[in-house]
Amino acid sequence: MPEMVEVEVYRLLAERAVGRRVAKVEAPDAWFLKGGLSPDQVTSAVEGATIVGTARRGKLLLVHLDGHRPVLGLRFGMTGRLVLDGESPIAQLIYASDRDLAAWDRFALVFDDGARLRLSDPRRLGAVELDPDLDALGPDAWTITLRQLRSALAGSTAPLKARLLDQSRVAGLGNLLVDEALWRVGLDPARPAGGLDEGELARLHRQVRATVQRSFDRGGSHTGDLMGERHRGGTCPRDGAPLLRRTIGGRTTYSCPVHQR
DNA sequence: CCGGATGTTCACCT
DNA sequence: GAGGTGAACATCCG
Repeated sequence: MPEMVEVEVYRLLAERAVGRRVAKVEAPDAWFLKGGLSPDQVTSAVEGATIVGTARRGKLLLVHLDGHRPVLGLRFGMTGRLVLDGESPIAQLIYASDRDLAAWDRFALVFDDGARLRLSDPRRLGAVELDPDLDALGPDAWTITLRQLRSALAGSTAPLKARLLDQSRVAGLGNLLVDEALWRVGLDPARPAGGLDEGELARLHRQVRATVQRSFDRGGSHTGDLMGERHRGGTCPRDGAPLLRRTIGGRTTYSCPVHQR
């Protein structure tokens, strides 16, 4: 599920744990720990800590701990999600409809009050790390400036979409958000990233930020206008033209051959 | 039954 | 060095 807008929802959930003390760390899946981190290491680093804040950079959720503790970094891959349970019956109702096996819990923090913040991920594509390297991520797409976007695209011969998906250039955009934003701007995802003129760049900048904000407001990265036509035979919601389906940047890409140039 | 899916990393090519 | 491709992870859905 997660692109940056979903991770922001998870961050708001994690924010509810601020002020709580971690009584126990559960790290049953060593494979899920990245950077050579072992279950013992993450447990000793985090147990006893009090959560003092949260942050997000692109799709990376950061949990700040008190004292001289490392920063806890959580990644959700394609199917990971964050759940806070043991605190209110509402929390359980929200997830009651989806399958939620205990075997999919890859990492969890159990607090003094019994509440449990857990990362459930069926496909194991997410990850837990300590002191993640923020320098490996570009500026966050939600708040990126025009200057930063210009710099992220400058001089590149890679397809525009591939460049926007590159987390080291722009952090947070995933396959759905990029297709939606480019569809809204009217730019061909295959255009060389460094070949936009200033007018196109300015429109792209506005629409990237607007697309992220609107997706968050509407409840997720799957709420875009293009979403319902992302299938073979789909047509452009704007002009009715048959959509083009290609692979760009390694990902299935839908675009309108008429108004995206 | 088969293909593809909201992500990332890595090995291997061109 | 820059890009591209395919594989891997494990499950669900059409």
